[in-house]
Amino acid sequence: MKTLPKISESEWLVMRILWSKGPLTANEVVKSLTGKTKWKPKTIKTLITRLMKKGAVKFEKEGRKYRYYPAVSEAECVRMERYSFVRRVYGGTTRPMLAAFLEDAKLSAEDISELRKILEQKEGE
Amino acid sequence: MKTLPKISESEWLVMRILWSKGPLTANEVVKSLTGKTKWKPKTIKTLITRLMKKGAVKFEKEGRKYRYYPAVSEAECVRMERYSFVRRVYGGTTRPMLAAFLEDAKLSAEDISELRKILEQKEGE
DNA sequence: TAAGTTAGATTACAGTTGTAATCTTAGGAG
DNA sequence: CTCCTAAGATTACAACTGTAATCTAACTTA
Repeated sequence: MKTLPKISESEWLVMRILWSKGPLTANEVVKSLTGKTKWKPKTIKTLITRLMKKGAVKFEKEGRKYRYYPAVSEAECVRMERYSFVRRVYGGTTRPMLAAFLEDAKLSAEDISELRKILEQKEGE
Repeated sequence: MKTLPKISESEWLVMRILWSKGPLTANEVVKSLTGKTKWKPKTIKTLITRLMKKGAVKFEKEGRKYRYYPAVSEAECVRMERYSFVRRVYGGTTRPMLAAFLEDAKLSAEDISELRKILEQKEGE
């Protein structure tokens, strides 16, 4: 398992687009982000370039343009980010963190029963 | 409610010390961090200084040295960090995040029943 | 009182990030 | 074939970060 690159706040937005919509040209990424950010197209190109340098995205050529796609797994990146978040804020102790999250979250009845199911399942282990 | 300063990864360590142990001199902070990090004392002083400039800590004079203490609430900072984490990684949708957290976490039976209690309580609202 | 220690103040310096603009060159429009 | 456009490459530049070292002035100690 290779080491995951560190993805910055802004870069996360780009990665999420690429994870969800597969290989895209730079312009398609720009289009996907329209409305969600006020970034200039150039800014987005820069972010893509940086992600490539970090090894977080790869590309395949299509004519003279590239189609970019993620080179790292979303699940892994998310896991790492969660881990680093818990360590930073709670010093690694998970339970108080979860408790705070749950208390603070706006959850629908459905959400709640979903989460309870997960807990019950874990309890059975 | 004032705007919270942005606290960096390293600075979080210092803040957590100050939140938990109240006003401390720089040296006491250094001592508290011994073993937890490999930072030189100077590094820790720098972090404290930066936190002061950001308005995250204040100090009271004691002779010619200062005793530093947090100027922002831990709960608020944690909440903000949680919020920004969820937004960055999950685009703001809380449930999948919580589900992932719960599934991934190593939880004791006690943890689980604690968390279930919270959920039940929320369900009743 | 002179010298050493030490606390805070100032300075250092490279890497990352946010946020783009300019340069270069390959393809498409005429 | 020439000129314009637009894609990627290169460059910009300040703020923030990680990680300290040096400077300065106030106590402490001999």
